[in-house]
Amino acid sequence: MIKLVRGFKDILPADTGLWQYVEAIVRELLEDFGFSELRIPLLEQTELFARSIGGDTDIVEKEMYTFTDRGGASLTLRPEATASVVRAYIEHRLYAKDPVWKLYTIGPMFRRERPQKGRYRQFYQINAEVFGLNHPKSDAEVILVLMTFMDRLGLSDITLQINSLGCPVCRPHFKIAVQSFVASRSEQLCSDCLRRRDENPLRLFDCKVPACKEAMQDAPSILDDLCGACQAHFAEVKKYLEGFEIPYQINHGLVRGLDYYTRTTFEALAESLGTQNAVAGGGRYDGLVKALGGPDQPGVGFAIGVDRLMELLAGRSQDFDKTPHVYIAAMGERAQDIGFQWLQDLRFQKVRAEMDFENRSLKSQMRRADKLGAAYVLIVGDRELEEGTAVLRNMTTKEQDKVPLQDLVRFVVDRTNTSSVGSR
RNA sequence: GUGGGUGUAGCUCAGUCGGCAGAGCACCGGGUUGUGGCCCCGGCGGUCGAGGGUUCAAAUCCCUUCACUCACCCCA
Repeated sequence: MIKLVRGFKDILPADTGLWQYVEAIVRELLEDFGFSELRIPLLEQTELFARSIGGDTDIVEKEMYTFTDRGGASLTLRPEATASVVRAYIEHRLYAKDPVWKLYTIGPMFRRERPQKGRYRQFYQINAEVFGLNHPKSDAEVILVLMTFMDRLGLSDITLQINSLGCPVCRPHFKIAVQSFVASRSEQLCSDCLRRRDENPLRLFDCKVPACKEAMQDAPSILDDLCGACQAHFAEVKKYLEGFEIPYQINHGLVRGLDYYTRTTFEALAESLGTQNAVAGGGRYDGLVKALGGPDQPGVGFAIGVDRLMELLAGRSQDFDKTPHVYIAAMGERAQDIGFQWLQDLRFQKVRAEMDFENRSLKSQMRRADKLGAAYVLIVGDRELEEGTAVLRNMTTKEQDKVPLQDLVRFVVDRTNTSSVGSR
């Protein structure tokens, strides 16, 4: 048997109702906030990601699905969406029409990581990006959208962590400060942290090894090292969040894994997810558009990990089961043929109907109707055909009506529309 | 890339010391001439993850490998 590729998964009918629901909620919310959908390809030139995400990140170094196509070009399945969105913003010169754009995109991303709970090699993200606005109101607004989305899904145990990574003016100074801080504690650090110290000292805050955590206890905070402009920006963001009554925690160790972030970064965490607890993350990336060859326009946005969202919403799938309103139990060749026609007529009248094409026993058909959760069973066989009637049975109340064949479809439509089942 | 756990029917899992491959659920049929859920009886259903080895004999012991899963790493 051919099996699905490692780290990939099928989303089965039992779950797709929930996925559709989540997507509908987020689309409506984003459109209300002035976002427009952008659909971007799954495949890009490898260089786009190397330049935007950062050549020395894990994603680019060892997680991308990269291959050479027949023309010799190096192509990569997108590991994230922001780079593509920025590319499209630049390529189609959207900034020339209006510098301010609010865009969202929904779809799969690909990273070749070891699969784990809440982590797949093809995973789904909802991305929202704002271009052309550098006011802290914009940061706060983006976070408001994210937290409102969580709220509308009924997810209350989400904590928001925020931080500021500074800008090209203040960050280099801070990196040096961190390096000199750990210089005297090298023997406490794990081998990974020793490597990070040289390559990307901000990562030292991320380590979960107890000894490293302890060593970093009194490390300098980037928030003390921000330049005046960044400090003011961060203060404003916090002020607006408080105005929205969005609770937040400041985590000066919150370091995003992608190089392009500046100033505000944030993460939405769900403790119940365990170790893979980041359900959404984002921040400001004021230098990215220019770095990719566009105008000097700021950006801010977030990505929601839909797979992890689904973990949080697990158990609600049955709310979206599609149960038929009417099950047609037809016995005998003639009844099967007539029932087959009714089946289609009912569907055209928006009544969900099912039947069994095999001429099975009534007991078997009743059992199946019950299993599918049908509200009504329409019973028809030789006896009914001779009488010119069929029996419509309510599966809950067990009440039965004899319905003349001529009026049958209309009768069934009326009956199912007036019942509570028809309007659910 | 590193480490732990698990692979037996569609699903959940038993399988003792190496001795005929099992149960429940689900599905199909019957008990009940044509009225669901409960009950009873019967039936269908297997490359015991795969390959090799030891043995008269392997689901069971040994080796290899693959997959799933959890954690590290990293990220959403």
